[in-house]
Amino acid sequence: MTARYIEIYQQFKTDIIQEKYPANSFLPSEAKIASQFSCSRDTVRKALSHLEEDGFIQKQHGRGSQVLQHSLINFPISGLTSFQELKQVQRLDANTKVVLLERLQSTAMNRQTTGFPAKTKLYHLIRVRYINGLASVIDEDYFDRSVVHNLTAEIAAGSIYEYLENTEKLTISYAEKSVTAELISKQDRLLMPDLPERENRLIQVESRVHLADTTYFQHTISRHRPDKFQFNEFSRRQKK
Amino acid sequence: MTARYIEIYQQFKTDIIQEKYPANSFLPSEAKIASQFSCSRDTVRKALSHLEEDGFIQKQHGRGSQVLQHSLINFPISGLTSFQELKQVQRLDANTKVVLLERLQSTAMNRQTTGFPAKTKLYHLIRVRYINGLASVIDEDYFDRSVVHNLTAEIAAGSIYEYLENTEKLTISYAEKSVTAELISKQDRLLMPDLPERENRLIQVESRVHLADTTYFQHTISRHRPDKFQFNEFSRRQKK
DNA sequence: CTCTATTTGTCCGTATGTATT
DNA sequence: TAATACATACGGACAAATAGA
Repeated sequence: MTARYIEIYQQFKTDIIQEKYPANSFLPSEAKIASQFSCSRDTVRKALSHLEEDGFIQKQHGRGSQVLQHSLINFPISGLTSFQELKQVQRLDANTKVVLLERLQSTAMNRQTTGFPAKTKLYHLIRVRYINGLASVIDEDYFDRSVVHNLTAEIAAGSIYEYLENTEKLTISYAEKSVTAELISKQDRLLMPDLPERENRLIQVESRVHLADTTYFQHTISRHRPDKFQFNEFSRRQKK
Repeated sequence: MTARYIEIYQQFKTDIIQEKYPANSFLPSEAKIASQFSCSRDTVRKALSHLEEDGFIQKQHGRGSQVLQHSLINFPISGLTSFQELKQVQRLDANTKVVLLERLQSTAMNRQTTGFPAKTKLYHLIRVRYINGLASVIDEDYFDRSVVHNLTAEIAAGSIYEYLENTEKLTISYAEKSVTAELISKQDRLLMPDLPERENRLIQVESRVHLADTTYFQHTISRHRPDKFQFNEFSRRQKK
């Protein structure tokens, strides 16, 4: 049931990662790929376009598609990737402690910060992420309870996204994110006791996450230890 | 000479920004757009795909293409956008002081940091960006001199990208970026005299920029005042 | 420098499937 | 159920860039 062009995309993606096509080498021409997969050139082109967007190849008019240097570490943090997925891909020694899980209603006050209209029924969740035993990230989430129905501490300690996509059958689609450096609060110091006294800010990644039908359902504030924070991104220059 | 689908993309992009299609409204169906522009549906789809990638619309199978809320401020920092372009789009009161412009050769030492092989002939450039009169960003650049030929302080004070693309006819294509929080150096304090004593880190955005033929030609380190830094991004969840 | 073969870029028309209303 | 709208796929045509003879 998965689309043909997605299969082709994945085939080349894994081949590139396994260095079957090493950096700087060229993929076969679109025509050759099309005959190999016995599909049309249009289908191949769709697959290659996605590989290009994601930074795996660079297409060159009249020359071919060249494989780019890729550090695996380069991709997973960018985009919309959950902590559990990160943990898997990067093979981190990581675990999660649920500090708070409560039900509440949004007020006019936190409407501005969370983006939810007043009186929306929400889950409020606070978790600390430990990497190699060190408290490295404080995650604070608000979920719209009309979308997320049965959130438990067990789910929150594992993968909420896995639960939402596989059990609740939701399609998580896009997010607006912002990265800033925010002053450290007393609560931050309590949750990150090893944080050196001289540090005065945490790196904060704020996200507003939406479903495929544009429903806004999650607001997340992730506060990172500044000495442990790294955000990697592949970006392309906009065409005129 | 610009492609038909790019024209259509731009038409809708400006219409959306000017709220001719307000947030949450739907664009005309692909078939209608195709007949309006008297082109094929395939061409329309390409334009709409780009609008979706860039966060302007959300396509919904069987329903239509819905316009998303867009804060103009949301886009320009993400991607590969020059300071001068940012200044224009955001209408900032901003100016640039060139602190250093010199020619040098890379050593084995700075190969690791800059990514250029030893003995590459480079320009080395340091600039301070002032926003509303306040020193807010320190930019340090290395350009490969076999790509960038005549860099002057005048060009460096204006738009280097404008010069490279329009005068030197280069096609800037993609970059790997990383964001970290780095300790403040003595040089940083000299260039940013108003930086409060209690701050101990700057937000550093490091970029390696490539041309369309994958030539690596620019390494940039941008160090931002933590209280002035904000990085905004629109991101989509990866398909399985 | 010119010509030619190869390769990617754009666009069209058509057909069929799937999701929404 | 039927109409509408988006998703996928195919095949063909021509343009434009590149590389090599």
